[in-house]
Amino acid sequence: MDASDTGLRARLVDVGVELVALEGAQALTLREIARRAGVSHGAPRRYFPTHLELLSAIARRGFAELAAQVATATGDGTAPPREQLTALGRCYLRFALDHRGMYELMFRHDLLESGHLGLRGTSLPLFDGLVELVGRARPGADARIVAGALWANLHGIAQLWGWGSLQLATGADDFTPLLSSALDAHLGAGS
Amino acid sequence: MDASDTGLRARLVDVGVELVALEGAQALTLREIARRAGVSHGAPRRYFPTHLELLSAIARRGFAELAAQVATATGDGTAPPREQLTALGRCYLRFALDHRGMYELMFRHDLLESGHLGLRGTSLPLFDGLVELVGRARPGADARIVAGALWANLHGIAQLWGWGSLQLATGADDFTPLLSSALDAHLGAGS
DNA sequence: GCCAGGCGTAGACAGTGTCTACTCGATGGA
DNA sequence: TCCATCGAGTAGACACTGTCTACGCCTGGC
Repeated sequence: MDASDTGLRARLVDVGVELVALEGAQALTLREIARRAGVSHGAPRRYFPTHLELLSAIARRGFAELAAQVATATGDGTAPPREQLTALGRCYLRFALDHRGMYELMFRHDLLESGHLGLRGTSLPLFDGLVELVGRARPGADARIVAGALWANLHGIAQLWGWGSLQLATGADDFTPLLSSALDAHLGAGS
Repeated sequence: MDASDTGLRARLVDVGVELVALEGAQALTLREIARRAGVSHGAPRRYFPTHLELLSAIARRGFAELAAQVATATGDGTAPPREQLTALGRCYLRFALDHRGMYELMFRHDLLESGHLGLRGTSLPLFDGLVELVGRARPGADARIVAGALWANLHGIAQLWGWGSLQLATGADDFTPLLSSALDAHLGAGS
């Protein structure tokens, strides 16, 4: 019933979350997950007809965790929107860099169910929160467009920084100046 | 000697470039490339000791093509920097969306040689051009940081738009408003 | 007591990347 | 001219992978 259900279904996802943190996304083999869960390689099929569905279930855990961390970072919502957005951006990048394997999985659309309808339920609310904050931080602008561009910027920094490309290109050794530059850009340098 | 060398090495890369355009990055198996090149599955090994090195050679073609298209888009360099940057951004997104398989391969670092030193030679000059333009468009700012943030933004838009996430989140059906928003943000709405 | 169904096992199958032994043809030296 | 060498590609083995199928086992309801 609860998250630490002893059922095989939940155990497989638990094992996957642990494995992706330890060894990265490419280690999430169906057979390896089954092995670590102590069952035969055919067992997962009863709960996840396809490898992609198991991976999607694991990725959903990642989105839930990210949403939880973002919620904590933005606090009770009483802080000025710009402050909340700074905390959100920092939290987003920190998550991506602290959970590289999981973050890679979350955005490896070739590994997830086509359309990944289940994921929309977990990632779109996150985006709606972003839109709301952007709307308050930049009253004049089209909040959805600016929020979309900002999200894309965070995602891009997370990926390129994770690969080392941005360190190489900019010479920076900390992503803070990049994050500040992006936030200033999309939200206005003032406020 | 030239690019259309009849040697197997060049033929394998040719086949790979064609295949990734037709069927996407996941179709680039070593054996399928060998099959389409009309040789046995062991033949590529003489030129590319590892699957990753063959994929890296294919990706290099992509970076070269992107660099060529960017060079065409920015023209002779006499146009105002902001205009050139707009053309560059549009060109970048167009490339990513017109060559999805290749673009995916180019940024699937798990599929490329570790460090991908060969790729640095083709992608860093591209970034240097971006830095130069940003420096002229925003004389006061730290050009490398702003260029890095802008590049990350383009990359993020390319990926999220390619997956349909941004369409879903923002409701837009064309990436132009997102691109404009990003360019205005990083370069200043004025000029 | 028995029987049906859910749950997991075990093996087969086609496909993958890598490695190794081999063939075959051309080329160069004596 | 003959022979040795060497580059280039072949073919098979190996350990993996995801999927599919047939099979047991065990438990709950009648």
